[in-house]
Amino acid sequence: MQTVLVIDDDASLRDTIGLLLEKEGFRPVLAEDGKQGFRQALTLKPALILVDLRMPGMTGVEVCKQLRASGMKTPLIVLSAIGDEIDKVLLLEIGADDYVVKPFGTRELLARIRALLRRTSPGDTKVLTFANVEVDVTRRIVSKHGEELKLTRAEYNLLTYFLQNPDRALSRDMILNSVWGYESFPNTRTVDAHVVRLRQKLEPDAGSPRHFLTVHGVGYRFLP
Amino acid sequence: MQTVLVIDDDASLRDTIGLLLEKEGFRPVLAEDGKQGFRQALTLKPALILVDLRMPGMTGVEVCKQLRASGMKTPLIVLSAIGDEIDKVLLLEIGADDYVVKPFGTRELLARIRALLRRTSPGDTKVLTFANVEVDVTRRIVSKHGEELKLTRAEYNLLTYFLQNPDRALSRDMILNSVWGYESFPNTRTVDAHVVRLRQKLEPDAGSPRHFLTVHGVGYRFLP
DNA sequence: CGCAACTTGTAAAAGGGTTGTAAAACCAGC
DNA sequence: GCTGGTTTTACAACCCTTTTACAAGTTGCG
Repeated sequence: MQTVLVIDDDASLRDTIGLLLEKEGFRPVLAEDGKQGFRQALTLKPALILVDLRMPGMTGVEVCKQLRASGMKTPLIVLSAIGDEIDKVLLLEIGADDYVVKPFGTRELLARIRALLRRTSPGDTKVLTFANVEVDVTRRIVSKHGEELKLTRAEYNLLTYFLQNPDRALSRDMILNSVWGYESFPNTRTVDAHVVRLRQKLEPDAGSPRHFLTVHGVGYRFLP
Repeated sequence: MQTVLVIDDDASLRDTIGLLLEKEGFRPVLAEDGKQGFRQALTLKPALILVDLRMPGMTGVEVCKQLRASGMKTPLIVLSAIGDEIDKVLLLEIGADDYVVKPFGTRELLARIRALLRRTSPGDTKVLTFANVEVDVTRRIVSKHGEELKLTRAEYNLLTYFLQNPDRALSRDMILNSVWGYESFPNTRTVDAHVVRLRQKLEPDAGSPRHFLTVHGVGYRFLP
């Protein structure tokens, strides 16, 4: 059973939502202000959080910010009153996943909750592809012609970097900074070594690469 | 054994799903159009219904509506073709519990079916299984080959986390955050220690794990 | 064109990091 | 302070990364 944390200072609305959630098979936990809600979010690890935007003390925005700052990725829906100025961009920036304007219908709220849980729930696999190669990002598995093959960590990281930057000339330094980070300082030849192995594992003919191309004097270019 | 009603006009897909369900321990019943499906839903009272959105005659939407109108609360998943305009909120409002876009992987479909059955089947004991292992969530008891065995709290929590996140690369930090929470800060090696014990207790051969797999440089992946 | 200088491809060695595992240290509840 | 459970530690085994060395390829220039 999934726990849903409801943070709202309006007692009657809070209870209404609580009952609704209970009836629909969720385990509601109610908090009456931002501070309490924030604490419960950390300890309970709910599957989803509903938080009122406008509350005395710690507002919904602040709850949101602090939760994200402490690394929680819990899906979160903001409830806002009809008069509130809603800046959608702001909401998304502070880490809210959706928002519902009060007064709302119970079906709408439930639909939003379910939709959000579905799109954030694990099990939706992200897959990138090119040619005959599939990269399953959630399983961290790469397959060629449907056959799973083993990539090491560096190879995998490099591959996903190429996939995210297709058809661009990428210098060795750019690659090193993006894939290895600014904290390690390997030789630029390290990149070459890994490109060689990617070619061997993924190219149809490693001798004449069609996807991991050399840009002489610069670095590499990935062509899907 | 749970009955699953499949309503789809595409004979080959219908049969494919039927075979899949059979293989997974369900009793599939196939209907080739909405009208027939609707009748069977009423008479058979299946545990779950899969219904194609786009069908000649009575469409999936209508089946859904009529079933709900006649008071049936059977969990229902809508199958929709990739081109279909999907209004998620509408679907949920007419009483669908979930939807899957064709073409879908068998794994995904099964996951959705199981997830839906889990969240809609109240009260009765919830049991998760893989290989020869059964995890009775309500009694908090784990058994292998039907024989009960003792897991400590941490082992149990870790196991259920793996079961809820099958076939995904899970980093040690993710595991720590989800299983241990954000308030305790154990060494990441702690995870390894517990994985070792899970392997010893649950794997057929702890030396070469088939379920609790290592993802080098990242963490672990649980394969049911 | 032909040569020198430079860049890249590649395999293999060296070195370092990560994991498996058991045992020790620590802790919480009784 | 016992007991059972959790966390840390230590070290071996293993795997991966990086470096190195040399061959092969490319470029610039006379």
